[in-house]
Amino acid sequence: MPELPDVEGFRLLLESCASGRMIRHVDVRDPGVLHGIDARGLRDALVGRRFGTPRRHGKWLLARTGGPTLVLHFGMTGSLVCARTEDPVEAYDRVLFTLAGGRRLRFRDQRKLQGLWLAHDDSDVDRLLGRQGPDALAVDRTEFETLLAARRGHLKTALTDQSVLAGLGNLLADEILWRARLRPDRPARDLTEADRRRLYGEMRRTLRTSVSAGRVPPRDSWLTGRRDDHDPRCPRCGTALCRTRMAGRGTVWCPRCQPAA
DNA sequence: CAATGTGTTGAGGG
DNA sequence: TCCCTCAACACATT
Repeated sequence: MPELPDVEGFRLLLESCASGRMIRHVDVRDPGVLHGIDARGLRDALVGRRFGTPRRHGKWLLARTGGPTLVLHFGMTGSLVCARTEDPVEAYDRVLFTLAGGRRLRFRDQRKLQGLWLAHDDSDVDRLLGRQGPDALAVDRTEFETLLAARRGHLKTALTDQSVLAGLGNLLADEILWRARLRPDRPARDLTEADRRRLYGEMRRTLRTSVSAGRVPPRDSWLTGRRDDHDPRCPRCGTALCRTRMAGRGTVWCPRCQPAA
């Protein structure tokens, strides 16, 4: 389910599980998750190194080691698990990092849509992350408003475009737009000053709550908790929710709370 | 069997 | 150039 809050959760997990610990073994159980390096190359580069404090940008996680940096992206189904060395390995555990102190970090991923890279230096990291916009949790209001004003397309498309703003995925974008009472198909640059300010505020509020929960909390009062219902209704007003497709992704909104401009 | 899905990238078109 | 949609990647679920 990885969007920004999930990846931030993985960052904290990596930090508490692995920071300062020596990497004793690297066991690649499925090389299909490796990009630009093979199992032997990964092992040779990392064994004997020590994980430092991990960083995150958008949905990317950067695990520094003092030498090369392990770069992780979780796609739609990836996750990170911290366990003891002797704990049983599960079906989709693709890479195992055995650490000093009897711990083992596992990169788990069912669909293998993204995976692991190894960056040799900072310019390598920059190249891998491509043209990412500012992190959604770090961007300030002025910059956020400037970004939106410069966009010609739809609001939701702008929010989920990682080169505009890094970190928001399909569910979070719908959630934030619903809270800000803005239709996803509003032209991004046509928002009023008040709209933009409200959108920024709701983005921050939604992210803050999700990050402390480690994910988008599918509570009753959240749109996200309703989107897969048989007869999805707005948690605020009870109106039947609308569903369309935008940029190939399922998009849910309330026709009453999010009226046309 | 067909459609769907929380990720990204690249191709093709307006 | 900007932006849109679709296919592809792999796999489970409806």
